[in-house]
Amino acid sequence: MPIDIPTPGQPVRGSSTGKPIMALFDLLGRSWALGVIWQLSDRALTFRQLQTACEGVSPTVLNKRLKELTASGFVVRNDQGYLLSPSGAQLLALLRPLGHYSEDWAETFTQTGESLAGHSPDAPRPGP
Amino acid sequence: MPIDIPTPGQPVRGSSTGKPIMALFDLLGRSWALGVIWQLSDRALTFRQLQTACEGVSPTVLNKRLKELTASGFVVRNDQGYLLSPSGAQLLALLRPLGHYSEDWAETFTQTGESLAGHSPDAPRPGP
DNA sequence: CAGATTCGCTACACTATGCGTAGCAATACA
DNA sequence: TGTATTGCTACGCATAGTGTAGCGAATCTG
Repeated sequence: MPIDIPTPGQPVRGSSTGKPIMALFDLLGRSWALGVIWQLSDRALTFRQLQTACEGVSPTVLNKRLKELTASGFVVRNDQGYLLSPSGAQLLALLRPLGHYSEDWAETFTQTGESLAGHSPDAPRPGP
Repeated sequence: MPIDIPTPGQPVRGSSTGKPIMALFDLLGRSWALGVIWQLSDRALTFRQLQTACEGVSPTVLNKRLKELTASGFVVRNDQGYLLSPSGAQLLALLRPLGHYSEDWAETFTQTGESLAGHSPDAPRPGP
């Protein structure tokens, strides 16, 4: 089974001609892809450390995402484990603002008292 | 069966306590979510127009994504069809830079003859 | 009014993707 | 030698996404 990795210029989800943005969205729009990049923001992590950092990710999927992300040039390996490549760090820089945005977004839920039944007490959201 | 929509403060993929950024990633990390937002960037689209714009999306999933995105406050409806809410437009503004980035990223594939996808066999492994 | 077209959306069977657990080979240290 | 940790695979099950067909409502057309 050849691994299916979204590649610009090749048919991807959202574009039969492989428009770069759609290839990127196809890649990032898979479970845990964004989370993995986020966790690698400031440090290298081993496979098991990543497993722990991404609560609940199965090793099967983690391995798949890591292969996709390395093949796409966002992630590399060294003796410390997995870490972002320069290109990956560049991508993360573009994703960073989403962190602040998400906190503003979250407030719209607490303000309107949206169904929050049975939520466990949580510290004020710490940045990654 | 209640639809499962990632909500800050509730357990989501990547955070049992529902950290906002993880809830957002859970939401955007589902197929077509990013693509739908992207397509609505500059105009309102009807359901069928969206179906056409997102080549190959099934109506089942499109409907699901639209429900999630409206419930999350990113998308609204008017007589013209679906369009981004102010909050959604704000989110899109943060995603826009990815468009340019993806173009640069795509060049790394054409430069290397599009065969970057085969990842190098082995890097030095992190010793336990 | 009858017919045709388009609309948003649902039903349903099939396939792909992800999950959870177990566990293996390799390395490191005792 | 034994124990522990590493990266990672196997496998069975559950969920998410695909593809096609088609419904009821609304809007044109004659």
